[in-house]
Amino acid sequence: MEHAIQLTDQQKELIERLGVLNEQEGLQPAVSRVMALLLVSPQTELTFDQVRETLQLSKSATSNAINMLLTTGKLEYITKPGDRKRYFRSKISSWKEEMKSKFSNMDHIADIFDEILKQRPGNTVAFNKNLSEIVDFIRYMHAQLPNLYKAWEQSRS
Amino acid sequence: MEHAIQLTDQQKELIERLGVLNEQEGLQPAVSRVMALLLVSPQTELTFDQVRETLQLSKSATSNAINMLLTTGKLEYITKPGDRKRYFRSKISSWKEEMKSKFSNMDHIADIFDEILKQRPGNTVAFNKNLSEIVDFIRYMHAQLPNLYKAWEQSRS
DNA sequence: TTTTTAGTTCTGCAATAACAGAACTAAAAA
DNA sequence: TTTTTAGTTCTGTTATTGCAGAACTAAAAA
Repeated sequence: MEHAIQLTDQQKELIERLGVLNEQEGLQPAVSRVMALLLVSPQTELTFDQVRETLQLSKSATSNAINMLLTTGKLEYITKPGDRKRYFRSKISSWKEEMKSKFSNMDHIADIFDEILKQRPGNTVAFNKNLSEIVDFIRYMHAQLPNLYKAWEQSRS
Repeated sequence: MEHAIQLTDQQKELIERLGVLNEQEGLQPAVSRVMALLLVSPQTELTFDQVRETLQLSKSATSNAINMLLTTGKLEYITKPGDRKRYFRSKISSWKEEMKSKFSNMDHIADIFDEILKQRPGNTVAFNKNLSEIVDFIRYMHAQLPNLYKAWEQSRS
């Protein structure tokens, strides 16, 4: 327990709650908790062993979780002179990208819907119209997002 | 095979592709394919056995998939006079709701982020500022969505 | 040169998921 | 009243997930 970070009950609970949310996004439990820990922890830059002992994970689980988060750009690490360890921290800016890419996935759905539409028989009129409306809706939303993003930036300056 | 719907290769491929997308949203494989079938099939209203035989599923898998989709509002069914079967069809309008609720989930994340922020130590200044920026970003986006939705409706009339 | 550090990779297990198939059921039809 | 229909529910199997623990590795330190 020598490396474990001391967390309050509230902090532990936040990690679990955010962890569950992350799991619902498709991440595995251990990965979700590592993500959450690095947002909640009072210290923002933690070593491998600090992550491992605070979350009580095995080395393999810790290693896999960290590497998965590094390759998906959700974590990054820094080093310190004269210190061999890496210090992992949440790449918070990735969350903004995350939100944006969430919207982009919609576009993928719209494309498939459009393909479906194009090969559908013409006699299911109401159905086809509904489908085309949704394609239009998604694409409109997606097209407007950059504007919305710009508007947000301007609203803060 | 007496009840199976005849599908072209293109239609089968679309079902698989859309099926995979649905799986990535967290649906199980069989459920995903039922969803997809009812968007791709030339006939839009299919019976239990038509779904079952077209997708080559067991009765239990078919029953569970259909019921799960009914309770989550993604399917609905109609009946016909003098016919005991139910005819299941995609509730396409649910897709628009789906897109909207996808955005609402973001709000949930923003709330947890905000909670995290409120209990963070004040000395991690840059980190906290980043976090607060993301909360603000998500909430702004979310707040603007109804306007965007209205704008879309007006753009089509 | 040997030992320690900071991880990584391999092996195996326990829990869960996803489904098939069979038994079952309630209502309608015969 | 019996049989059929249109599913539902139960039981068991297989595959996959998610992780622990141990063995391993490459670089640095001693």
